[in-house]
Amino acid sequence: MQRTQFGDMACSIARTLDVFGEPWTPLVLRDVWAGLTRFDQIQADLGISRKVLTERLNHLVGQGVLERRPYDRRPRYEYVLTGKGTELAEVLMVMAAWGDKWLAGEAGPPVLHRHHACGHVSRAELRCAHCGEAMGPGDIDLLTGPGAAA
Amino acid sequence: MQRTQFGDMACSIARTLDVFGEPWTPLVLRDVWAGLTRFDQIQADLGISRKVLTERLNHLVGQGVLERRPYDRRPRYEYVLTGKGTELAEVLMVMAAWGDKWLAGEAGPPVLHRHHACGHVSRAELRCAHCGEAMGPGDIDLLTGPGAAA
DNA sequence: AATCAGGGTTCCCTCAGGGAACTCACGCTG
DNA sequence: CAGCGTGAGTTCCCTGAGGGAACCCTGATT
Repeated sequence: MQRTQFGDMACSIARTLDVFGEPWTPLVLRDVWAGLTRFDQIQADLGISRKVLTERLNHLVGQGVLERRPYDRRPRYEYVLTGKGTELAEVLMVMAAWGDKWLAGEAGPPVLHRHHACGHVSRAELRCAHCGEAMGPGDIDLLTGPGAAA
Repeated sequence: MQRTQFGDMACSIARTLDVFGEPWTPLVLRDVWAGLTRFDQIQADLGISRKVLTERLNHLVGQGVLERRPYDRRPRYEYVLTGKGTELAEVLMVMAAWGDKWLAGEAGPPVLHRHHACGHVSRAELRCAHCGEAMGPGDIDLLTGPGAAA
C-alpha cells in the first residue's frame, strides 16, 4: 500500500499494514491460502503485473508470512503459509465476513466457510479471549499499553 | 490502495478492499474509531497529505462507513462511524491482535483493549458462530457459495 | 538442437501520492 | 466594521510506484 512507511508508528495496526497493506498483498495471501501457490497461478488469477507480484511475494517471504520452497528439481517454487501467515489470514476471514454481510447483495456470498470442528457452514465472530462474550469495536476501551512510547 | 478496481471480482475480500484497501484508509478509520474525528486532528496525527485525506474521507462517507456531520454553526464537520463502519473496525481489531503478537517485540503492545462486558484487558479471538469453538484460517474449508458467478 | 514451461527481469509510460501554498466561510475582537 | 483566527478543504507541481508487455534463464522433454 504504502508510500510512507508505517512500521515505525507505535501502533500494531500500522505495523501490520507494513507487512500486509500494500496493494494486492491481501489478495495474494488469499490466493495462497485458497491453494493457489504458484507464481503463474496467482498471476493469472489476479491479473496482477508480474513485476508487482514478484515484489509482493518477496516481501511476504521476507516478513516470514510465506515460505518459498522448491517442488521440482527444475527451478520451480511454490509459496506456502507459515504459522505467522496462517494467523494473518484471520484478517482475511474477518474482511470476507464483513464483505459478505455488507457488499454481497442479492446473490449472496461468493465463498462459504465450513468449520472442520462442527462440519457446518458458518462464519467467524469475535469473542473475548477472557470471558467468551462478543467483543466488537464498540465493546471495548482503548488503553495505553507498555509499548506505547514512540 | 488500488490502481486496479477489485470490486467487480466475485470475492468479498476484494470487495472489502475496494472500500478499505487504499493506502491510509485503515489508519484513518482507526483514528476515527479512537476518537480523532476531525479533519485537522487526523491530518496531524497521521501526517497524511490533506489532499489524500480529503479523498479518503469522502470515499468512506460515500461507502456508508463514516458519516460527516456538522458540529458548529460555522462550517465545521466531524466524522463518525456508522454501524457499517463500526463492524468494519473488527478488521482493525484483528490486525492489531496480529501485530501485537508478531510485531510488537520486547516493549509489548502499544494499545490494550478493555472489554466492557467483563472489565478485563483482553483480546478478541475468532470463534464459530455455530458451535462456538475456535475457527481460524486453518480450521475451515472454502466452498463455492451462491454469489460465485463472476 | 529445438522446444517448452515456470518463474522471474527489464523497459517505458502514466497516474496517484507528497508537499506546500492558497482559498473560503464564519465567528471573534477591538 | 476591518482585520484576524480557525477548521476544512483545493490547487498546483513533482516524483516515484503500478501497469503492460516484451525479454531472459534454467532445466526437463522429444
